[in-house]
Amino acid sequence: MVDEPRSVEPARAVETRPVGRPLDDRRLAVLRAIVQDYVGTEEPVGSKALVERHSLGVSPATVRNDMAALEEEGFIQQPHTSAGRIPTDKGYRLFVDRLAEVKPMSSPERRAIRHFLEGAVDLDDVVARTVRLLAQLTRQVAVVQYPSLTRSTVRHIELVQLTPAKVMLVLITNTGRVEQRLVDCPGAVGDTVLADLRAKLNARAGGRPLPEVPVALEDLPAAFEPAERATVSTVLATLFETLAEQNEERIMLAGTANLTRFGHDFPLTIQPVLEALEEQVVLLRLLGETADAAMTVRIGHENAYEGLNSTSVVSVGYGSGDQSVAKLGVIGPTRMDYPGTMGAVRAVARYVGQILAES
Amino acid sequence: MVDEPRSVEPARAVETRPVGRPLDDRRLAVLRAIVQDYVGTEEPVGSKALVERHSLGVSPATVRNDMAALEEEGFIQQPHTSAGRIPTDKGYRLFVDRLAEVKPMSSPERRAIRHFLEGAVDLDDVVARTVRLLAQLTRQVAVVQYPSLTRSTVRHIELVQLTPAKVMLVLITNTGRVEQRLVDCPGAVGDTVLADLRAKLNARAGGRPLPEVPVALEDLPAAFEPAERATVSTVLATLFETLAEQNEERIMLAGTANLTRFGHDFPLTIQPVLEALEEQVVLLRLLGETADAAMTVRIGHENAYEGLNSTSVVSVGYGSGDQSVAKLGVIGPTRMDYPGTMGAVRAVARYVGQILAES
DNA sequence: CCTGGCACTCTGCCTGCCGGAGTGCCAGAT
DNA sequence: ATCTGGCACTCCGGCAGGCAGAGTGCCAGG
Repeated sequence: MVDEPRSVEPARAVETRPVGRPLDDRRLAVLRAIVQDYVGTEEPVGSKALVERHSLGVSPATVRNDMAALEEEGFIQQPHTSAGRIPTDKGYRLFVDRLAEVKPMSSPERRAIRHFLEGAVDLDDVVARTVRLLAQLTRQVAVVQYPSLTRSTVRHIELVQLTPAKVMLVLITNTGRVEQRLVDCPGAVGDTVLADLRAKLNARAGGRPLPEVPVALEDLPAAFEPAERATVSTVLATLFETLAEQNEERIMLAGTANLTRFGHDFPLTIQPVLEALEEQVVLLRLLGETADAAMTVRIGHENAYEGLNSTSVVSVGYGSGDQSVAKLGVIGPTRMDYPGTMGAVRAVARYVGQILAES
Repeated sequence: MVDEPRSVEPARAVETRPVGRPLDDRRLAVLRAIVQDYVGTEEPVGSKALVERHSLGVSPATVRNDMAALEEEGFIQQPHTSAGRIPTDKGYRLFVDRLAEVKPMSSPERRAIRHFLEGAVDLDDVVARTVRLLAQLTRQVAVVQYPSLTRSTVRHIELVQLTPAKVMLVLITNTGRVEQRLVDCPGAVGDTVLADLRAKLNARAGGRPLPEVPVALEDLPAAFEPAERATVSTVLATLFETLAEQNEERIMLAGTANLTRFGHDFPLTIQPVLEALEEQVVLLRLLGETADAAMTVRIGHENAYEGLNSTSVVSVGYGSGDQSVAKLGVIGPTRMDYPGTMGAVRAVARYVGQILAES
């Protein structure tokens, strides 16, 4: 699937086109102009239209030569003879790597983002607002992952007795996430044991990163009377299970209606995308491929999942403080406004991080 | 919007067509055949094709006369002169009201449903499985509402001290739903007060239907020392707020990819539907219009929301025991297999009810 | 190395044309 | 009174041809 290299290879270009400098500045400018125009108009762009709109300082004929060169190197492509050119995945790659600047949000936009996110009342609401905001800003499909359990720490563990042998285990993390789980104990559980267990759990695990919790509690049963150890072990087992279920990482979606603006050849493009969006697993893997800190852009075939071969994914990690606890991003057609999208994604990620840090 | 009457009006028919019996059995049979064929083929159905496939015992010419009558009364319609007929919303209405039987699931299907739903581990999982199942069975968009707080009862209320003045309030209902909320108390809260409050809350509210809880707890502050009443009131206020937020009823969706099988005139039909699906409010209102016990079918323009004017919604309540705690349904094109869809919806609702009752 | 000019190609659109499907109506049969 | 076969009519969909427009590649000259 991933047949497009992530970086440019000027070496090969030299080899096949011994004309001198293989990608001089003007050619890059032409590519940039093509990408920009195509993104704007959705139509193949020809040499004449290009010089008219971009004051390149040369004639259409010259541009044609440059275009021929760019095509030979695989950056652009003709849908049919004697139509304009459209960028290839490789062309977009070069564009985002070398030709585009992330477009910063305007300050009214930033205020609006901040204001909108600040209204949130709890974690669910933060995520819900974030995803809607992102969809609206980029006019594309937005995806936000809930802050993962892996990077969180324990704020509190609570045990609630429901029936003599049934206990509800509630785990609260520093990111505000709450997980609950029913525990069926082997026998009736005494009040004092429960209180003791609760206290010890919090004393040992409180404040710790979740992955460390099992280690910290490993020998906890030893601190109890032999008769109570079965109960303690059962509770611990359930707790560890909950921790281990990073699989159950949740994801929120918004903006699927924007898919209708996708292109002309409708059902064909949109169907696999809708299918992908329904599969949490696919989305999680998609976001999983995001480098933690830096913004990641995957263009067309660079996406491992086949159904997304004609889409690009822009994603980035976000988090309270400096380390990222989860990821978010948008999915759109390969012909999308990369600078703008990247700007929006970056800004939103930054502000969600702040909001999380504050709460 | 809702310009289609919900019931047939034979009276008017007599008036405009004094030919004798206005809707005799054969005409109804013709309508039924048209609906069935159109649902199957997606193409306007003509008189000749009809007699060939349905052994009506009469010639195409006769059927044509019947069709003319049906058209005059608004049950069917011609896309253009000299094309076949397609049913109107009114035609579908008559079909589901008088001509169609709900198609029961086969017993392997029932087993499969049951088996699939039984694997669920908690409430979220039940809802998630239900919605996927429904989408798959009907090959349409499925919607499932979480069991509402209104009809639930309190299983347990827990208070967890996070910081001296911050308390986490956790509400657990008999349907397995867990709501948590942070409470900022006016001052530090003592351990004993908290324990006392917890005990009293559960004693007075435990087992009660949520709407009754405020009444039952109204005078709770009076049972505490004056110094503690501010804290108690704050906690109560948050609790009541949580209860009142029935607005925050959640909904789960699946099967949006099935929208691609909607029709030929794509983007136009699908866009408003996708938009509607993103608005929880719209969906909630949609399900809200479902009669509690009986299955509701809203066809085309009968839907209040404009974007869903070319879709039909089949919905029904489900619940543990005999009363319904929430609703579920599917959304599909008006030309859908009503008997099959209704059968699937009814079966799934029934089994979810059972699963909920068991757990 | 750039430029203007020219021939060429391909798409998109419009037109006219035809066959097929389906209807509505009517006169005759039952 | 009701059904039926026949017939003329309408309209869609597909197909071929023609035409304008856009865009290219190439070449010779600046």
